[in-house]
Amino acid sequence: MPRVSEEHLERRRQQILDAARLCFARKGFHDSSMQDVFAESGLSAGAVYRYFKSKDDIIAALATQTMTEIREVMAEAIHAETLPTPAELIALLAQNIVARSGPEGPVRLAPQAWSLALVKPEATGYVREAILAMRDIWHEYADKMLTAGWLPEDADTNAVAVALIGLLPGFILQHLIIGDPSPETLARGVRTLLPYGEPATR
Amino acid sequence: MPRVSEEHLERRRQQILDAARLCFARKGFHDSSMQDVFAESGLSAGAVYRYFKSKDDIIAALATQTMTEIREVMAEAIHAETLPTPAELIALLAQNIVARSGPEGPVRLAPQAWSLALVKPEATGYVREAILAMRDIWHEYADKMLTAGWLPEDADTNAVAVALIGLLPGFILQHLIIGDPSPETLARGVRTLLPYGEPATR
Amino acid sequence: MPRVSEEHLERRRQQILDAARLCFARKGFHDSSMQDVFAESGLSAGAVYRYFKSKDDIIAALATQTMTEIREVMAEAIHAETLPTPAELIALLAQNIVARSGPEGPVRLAPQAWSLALVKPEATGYVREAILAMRDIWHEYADKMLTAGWLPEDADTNAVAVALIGLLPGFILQHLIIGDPSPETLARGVRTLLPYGEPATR
Amino acid sequence: MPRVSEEHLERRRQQILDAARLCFARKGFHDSSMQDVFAESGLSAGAVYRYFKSKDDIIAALATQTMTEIREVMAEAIHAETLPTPAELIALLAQNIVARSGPEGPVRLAPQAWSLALVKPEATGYVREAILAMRDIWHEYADKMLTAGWLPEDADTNAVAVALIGLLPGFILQHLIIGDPSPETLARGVRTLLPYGEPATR
DNA sequence: CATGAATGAGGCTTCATTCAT
DNA sequence: GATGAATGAAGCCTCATTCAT
Repeated sequence: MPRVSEEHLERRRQQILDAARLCFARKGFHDSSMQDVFAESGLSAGAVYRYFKSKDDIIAALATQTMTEIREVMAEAIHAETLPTPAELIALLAQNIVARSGPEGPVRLAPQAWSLALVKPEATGYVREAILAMRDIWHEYADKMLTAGWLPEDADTNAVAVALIGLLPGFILQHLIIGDPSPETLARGVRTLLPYGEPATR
Repeated sequence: MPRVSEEHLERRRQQILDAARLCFARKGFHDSSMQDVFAESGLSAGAVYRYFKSKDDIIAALATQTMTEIREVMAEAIHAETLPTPAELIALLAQNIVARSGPEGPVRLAPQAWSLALVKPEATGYVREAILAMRDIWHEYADKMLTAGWLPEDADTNAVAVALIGLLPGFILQHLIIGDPSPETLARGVRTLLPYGEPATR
Repeated sequence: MPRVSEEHLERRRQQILDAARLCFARKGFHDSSMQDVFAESGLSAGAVYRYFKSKDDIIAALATQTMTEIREVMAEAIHAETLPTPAELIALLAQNIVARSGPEGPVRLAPQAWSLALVKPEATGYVREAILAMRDIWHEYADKMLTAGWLPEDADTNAVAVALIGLLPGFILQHLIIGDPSPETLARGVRTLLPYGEPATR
Repeated sequence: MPRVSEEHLERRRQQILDAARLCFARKGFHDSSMQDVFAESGLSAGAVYRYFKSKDDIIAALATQTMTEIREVMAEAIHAETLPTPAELIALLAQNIVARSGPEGPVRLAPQAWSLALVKPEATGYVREAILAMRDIWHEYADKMLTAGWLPEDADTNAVAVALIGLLPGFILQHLIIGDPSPETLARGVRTLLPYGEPATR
C-alpha cells in the first residue's frame, strides 16, 4: 500500500533526469557534481538518492533515454509510406539533431556517452546496445534501399548500414563543436553523392 | 643532471606523452590520475611538471598529436599519384585506425577529445582546429573527385566534404565500442554506395 | 544530522574559528595546515569546507574578529564618563592585550595579519579597514583631549591620532617578541611623556 | 688558496640578497619561491645554495640587514651635535622609512620579520635582538631627553623608550597598509604631544 | 665552481555518498 | 518519506633542496 502513487514516483524520477540533463549538457558528466543536480532539481541529496542509486545510474538512464529518442525519430521516418531517399532521411535526422542541440539539449550527451563507453565498463554495455539498435534500423533502411532498386542486387546491406550510420556522429560532432554545417548542407552533400530519385542520374 | 641536450629534453617530453597516452587510453582522461602518469612514466611529480604545466596541458598535447597523425595519413593518401576512390581511401584510413586502436592505442583518445571539446572551453579550440583541418583535406579530396568526373560539375564540394567526413568517426565509434566492422566491411559498404571506377556502374 | 538550528550552525562556525585561532596562534597562518585545523576542531575536511570556502576565508574571518575585539575595548574605554588620560587608556589597552596574548591568544594573529596585508591583495582590504576604524577611534579620543584642554586649541587631532595609534603595535610587538614590558611600564612611560591630569605639571 | 677572491664571494652574496629583497618585498617571504630568487638574481639553484644554506638563511640575513639599516639612521641622528626633539627625530626617521618603502623597498620586510618571529623559533632570536638593539638606542635618546631637561628628573627612561619606540612600527604599518600619513603629519602629531623646544610651552 | 633536472612529501580542496534526525 | 550535515579518500600541483654532470 504505497503512500505515494506510482505516477508520483515516476514524476520525481523524470524531474531528476531533467535536472541532470541540463547539468550534464552544460558541464559534462564529470564536471557536474551531484550538488549541481540537487540544486537544479530543487531536491535534497537524500531525495535524489532515493530514486537513483548513484550518479552513474543517472548517467545510464539519461544516456539510454537520449539515444532512444534519436532512434525513434529515425524508425518513424523509414517506416513512412514513401521511402525517403538518403538525403531526405538525413535532412530529417539532422534537423532533429539541431533542434535538440541547444546549449542544454540532450544531443550534447551523445559524445559524452561514446567517450564514457570507452572508459567505464559499466557504460560500455548500454552504449553498445544503443549503437547496435541504431545500426539495426540503418540495416533495415539499407534493405529497403535494395528493394527500391537503389543498390545492386547483391549488395551487402549490412556493410551499407555500417557506412551510412557514420553520417550521424559526423554531423553531430561538426554541429556541436564547429557549429557550422546546416542540415541543408549535409543533405546537399549526401544528395550529391547518392542521387537516388533525382531527375538526373549520374 | 643539468645541461642536457635539447634532444634529451624532447625525449623526456615524449616519454611523458607516451606514458600518458597509455594511461588515458586505458582509463580515460579523467579516471587516470597524475599519479598513474608518474608511475607509468617512471618519473616523479616534479619531473613531469617541469615539462607540462598541468594535466590539461598533457591532454592537449596528446589530443593534438593524435589528431594530427590521422590527418597526415589521409593527406598522404589523397596526394598519391592515382586518386583513390572513396572506398579505397576509406579502406586505407580504416586500416590505419584499426592498427592504432589497440587497448592502448592513440585512437581511443579521439572520442574522449570530442567529448572534452563540448565541456571544456580550453579544449574546444584545439579540437575544433583539428576537425577543421581534417575537413579541409576532405574538401580537397572532394575537389579532386569533381575533377575526376565522379561528381556533377556543379557539385558543392564543401557539402560533400561535410558528408564524407562522417565516415571516420562513424567507423571509429563502431570499431572501438562494438568491435566488429572490419575495414573491409566498411570499404564494401562505401563501394556499394559510391561505385566510382568500378567495372560495372549501377 | 539535518535541519539543525541556526544556532547550531553558528556554533559550528565558531568551533572552527576557535580551532583555527589556536592553530594560527601557535604556528602561524602559513605553517598551520588545514589538516591541523581539522584535527583541532574535531571535524572532517568536508565539514569545515561547508562553513568556510577556503583557508583564506577562515583567516579573514579570524583577523577581522580579532581586530574588532581590540577596537571594542578601546571604544568602550573612551566613552566612559570620565575621560581617561593617555596613560590610563594605554594601561587599560595593554592589560587587555596581555590578557589575550597567551601562547594561543588571538593577539598573536595581529602581526600576522599586518604582514599578510602587505602581501595578499585580498587581505589588504580588511586589514586596512580595521586600521582605519581603529584610527577613527583614536581621532575621536584626540578630539576629546582637545576638549579637555590637553592639547593646544589649534591642534591637528588627526595628526595626534596618527602618532598615538603607534603605541599599540609597539607594545604588541615588544610584548609578543621580547616578552618584557609590562602594561605598567608602558603606562609609566606614557605618563612621563604626557602627564595630563598629574598633580605636578612639568 | 681560494680560487676566487673573498671580494667576489661577497659580491655574489649581496647579489643574491638584493634579488631576494626584491622578491620578498613584492610577494612576501612565503609566496616568493626560491625559483623566483633564482630568476631575479640570474643565478642557478646550485649557485645560490653555495652561498646560503637555505631559504631561511637568506631571510635571516635580509631581515637582520634591513633592521640594522634603520637602526643606523637613528643612531646617527641622536648622536648629532644638537639633540633633536622627538618631533625632529621622528620626522627624520619617517622620511627615511618612506624613502625605503617603495613597492620593492626593504621596509616592506619589517612587518614580515615581526610576523615570522612569532612563528618560527629560529627567527625569534634575530628579530628579538634587532628590537632590543633598537630599544637601546631609544633608551639612550631618552637619557639625553632627561639631560636636556625634557623629562622630570626621576623619569624612568627605560619606560619612556618602551613608549616612544612604538611610533616607528605604528608609522610603518600606516604607511605601508593605508598609505596616507606623511612624515610631516606624524611629526606634527608628535610635536603637538611633545612640544619640547617650542617657542610656546603648554 | 656552476648547472639545472630531478625529487617527493605535503598542501588545499572537491565530491559522491550516508544516515541521524 | 525527506533532509542536509557530515564524511574522508583522493586529486592536482608546488617547491625547497640535492647531486650527477
